[in-house]
Amino acid sequence: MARGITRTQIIDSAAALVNTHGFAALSLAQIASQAGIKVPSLYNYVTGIDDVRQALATRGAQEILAIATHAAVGRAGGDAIMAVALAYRTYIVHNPGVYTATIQTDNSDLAFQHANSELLRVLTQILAPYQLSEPDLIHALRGLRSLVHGFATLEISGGFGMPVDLDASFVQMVQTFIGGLTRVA
Amino acid sequence: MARGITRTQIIDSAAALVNTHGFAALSLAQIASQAGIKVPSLYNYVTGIDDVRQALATRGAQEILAIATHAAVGRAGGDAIMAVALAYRTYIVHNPGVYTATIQTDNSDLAFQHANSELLRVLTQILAPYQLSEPDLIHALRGLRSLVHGFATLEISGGFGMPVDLDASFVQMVQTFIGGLTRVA
DNA sequence: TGACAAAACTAATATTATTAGTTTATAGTC
DNA sequence: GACTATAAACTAATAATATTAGTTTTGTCA
Repeated sequence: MARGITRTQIIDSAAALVNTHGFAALSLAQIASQAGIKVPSLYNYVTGIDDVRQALATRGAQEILAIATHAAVGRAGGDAIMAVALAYRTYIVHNPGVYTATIQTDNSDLAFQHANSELLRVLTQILAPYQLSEPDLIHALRGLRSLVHGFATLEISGGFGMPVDLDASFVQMVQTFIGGLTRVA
Repeated sequence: MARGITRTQIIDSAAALVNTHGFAALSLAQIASQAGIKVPSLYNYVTGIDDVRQALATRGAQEILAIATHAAVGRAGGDAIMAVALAYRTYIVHNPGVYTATIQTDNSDLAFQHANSELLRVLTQILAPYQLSEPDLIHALRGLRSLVHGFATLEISGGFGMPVDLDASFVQMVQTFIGGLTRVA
């Protein structure tokens, strides 16, 4: 019997599994195997596979918040936007399974919602220098998220043909967005 | 026994099911029930549930191609881009399940790939007036797809808070993109 | 009418998640 | 150091999933 297991370790395992084998392939059998216990024993740590999925979503939201916040400190204006966008995309590319969890699960978890609203707060701060009107700010926030999210998800799902110059495409797209902001402001 | 069933009807049923109950909830039991037959009888029309998913993806790609093409005729430049983007988003919002199929299934089906490359051709034609260089054209194509895809997926997954002014946000985002194109050209 | 093929069926299997009930191991207490 | 209570493992069983094999029915065509 493998004692000393924690819920965190279970979610760690699940995160590694979804990042390597895909979110859809996640199963309790895989997780239990990695933890060295039988499937029903998992129910000592999670309430079911939906609980695992939700925990992955929350973790993803929190990690994205962390890297976005980190990328933003000490930068302003377009520099900050670009840095956050690049960090966001890097996270998604390196954690495709966990990121998929963040957009597939319905967001009823409190910690999940908190991380998301915090991220929105960070983005709002970054956009502050542009002195946008209230509606324009909302539009800009939505646009920025759509941009980064859309590019990254298309990228991890193989939506773009060859992977050449993806970095350049992403940078140019974000720069176009920043340019548009300046014009609106 | 319900005779006279066609594969097309099966996929029709599946499309309705995923659009109302979500892509993840699709099951052979539901499809068989709607068709008035038992589950194993479905294998006379499809090779398995993955076949159904793939067929849904192909149908989605073909329908998007059709509505995008239709929206583009008789328009040019920014007008055409906006019209196609709006049509694309409308399709996704009205067919969330089928659209999810188009981005979740791996694109090994020939008809699927053909529809996608045709769509790329249509978008390329729309961007022709801007006389972009080869790399800039690729960047613009990727940017446009990311934009529309990102916004629509965030929208159908409830990623945006309240659904107020979503139309205005979308239009502004696309206009910003069009403005950026003009600058690049 | 008879034969053949298409398309339904039943039955069975493997894999999934989940629940119930049981045993074992650990930690704290007298 | 033994005792007990609890935490955490286990086995066993159930329901739902997809899938396969084999059988029966139905419709069509010669």
